[in-house]
Amino acid sequence: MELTNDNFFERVYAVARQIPYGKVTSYGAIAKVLGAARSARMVGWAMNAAHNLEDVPAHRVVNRKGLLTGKHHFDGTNLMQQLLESEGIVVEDNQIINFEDVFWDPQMKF
DNA sequence: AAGGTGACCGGCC
DNA sequence: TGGCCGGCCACCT
Repeated sequence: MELTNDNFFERVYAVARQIPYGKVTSYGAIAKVLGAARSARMVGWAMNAAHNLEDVPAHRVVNRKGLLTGKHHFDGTNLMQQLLESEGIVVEDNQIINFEDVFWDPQMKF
């Protein structure tokens, strides 16, 4: 019974689940939608916990540079990249190619 | 209770 | 884009 699940975390999960297939977004974008653009780090932290949940496609979340900064936290070393490429996203050297092209702004959802 | 940490971001060069 | 620095806030020990 994880009472540690505050609303903040659920918020992040909710947005992360809204990420369409073959699209990605940044931590800052999610944080901004949550109304805490300065707490972008918290989004990453939430993702750390989300990594336990299968409902949250953490692999679709990267930093604003399009770098797979969190790939290090996945099981395999390039599991994250594999997943992204599996969705049609081109990744090279831990960096997403055509980042803006596959970027999905969660705010437009609202 | 206090301090350290972090899957970041924005500004500057 | 890349490197450096400061800010920011919840979580963990």
